Amino acid sequence: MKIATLNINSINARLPLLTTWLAQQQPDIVLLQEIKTEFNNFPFWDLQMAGYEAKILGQKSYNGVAVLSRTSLSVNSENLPNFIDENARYLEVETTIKDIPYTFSSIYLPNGNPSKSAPLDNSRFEYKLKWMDAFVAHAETLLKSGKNVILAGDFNVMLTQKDVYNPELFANSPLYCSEVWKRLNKLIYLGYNDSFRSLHPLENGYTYWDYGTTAFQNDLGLRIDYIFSSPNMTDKLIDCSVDKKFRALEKSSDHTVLIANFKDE
DNA sequence: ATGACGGTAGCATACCGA
Repeated sequence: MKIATLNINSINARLPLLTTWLAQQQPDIVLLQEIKTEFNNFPFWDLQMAGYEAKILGQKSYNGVAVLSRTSLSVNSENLPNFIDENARYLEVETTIKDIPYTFSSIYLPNGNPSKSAPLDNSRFEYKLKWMDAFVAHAETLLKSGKNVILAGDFNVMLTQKDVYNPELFANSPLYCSEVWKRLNKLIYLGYNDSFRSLHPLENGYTYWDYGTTAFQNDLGLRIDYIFSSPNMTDKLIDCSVDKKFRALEKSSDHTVLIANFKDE
């Protein structure tokens, strides 16, 4: 079972890149973030032609998450349960692959930086922390259900210095500080496995490079996209890799694709 | 810290992003 996650930064701006990539890689499940469109403008038909059913939680201009699947999907939850959110950042679905049921969540965690017009306003950071609290609480509930769970997407957190090209530059950033480390580490202490890092302790594993002309060329990246699996799936993890070729394409997203393979039985 | 860079709404420029 091949699972991919990608912050696509507008699905309509990058639909040809996505469908070409789907045809080449043939993943079973794709979790998308920042689709930047609502239901009425989502390219359901093109994805159907590519062999994928889509469920989405859309939003005009900003945010928006989706799940693509070759097997039929049912929606478990739009937005985090027990958390009122004006932004479309969480979509949880279920599907069955080779007779095994799975729960997949596409996650677009808040960035937490203030807007340029109000640089001293910390309300977005507080929103990020509350979002993470609700997310980790729900992840614990999912764990107790005993389901096969994948939580993946753009977490907007670098967990360790290995995940940042220049840790000093990001010191105390809303993406790189004790408050977010504490919360994401709680997910790990619960038993969720960081697929990439568990298999690749030494590589940087960057999944994001700024659009500025030099960032990708000089590998000035961040590892902020993750695929976490519930502990009952950890032994089934075969491999996990970053597809840097997608980021190198003309008109690509500023994120690239993270892929994990799990045994089907 | 700042701005370049890219996307969207909507038509000039503001907002978002990590």
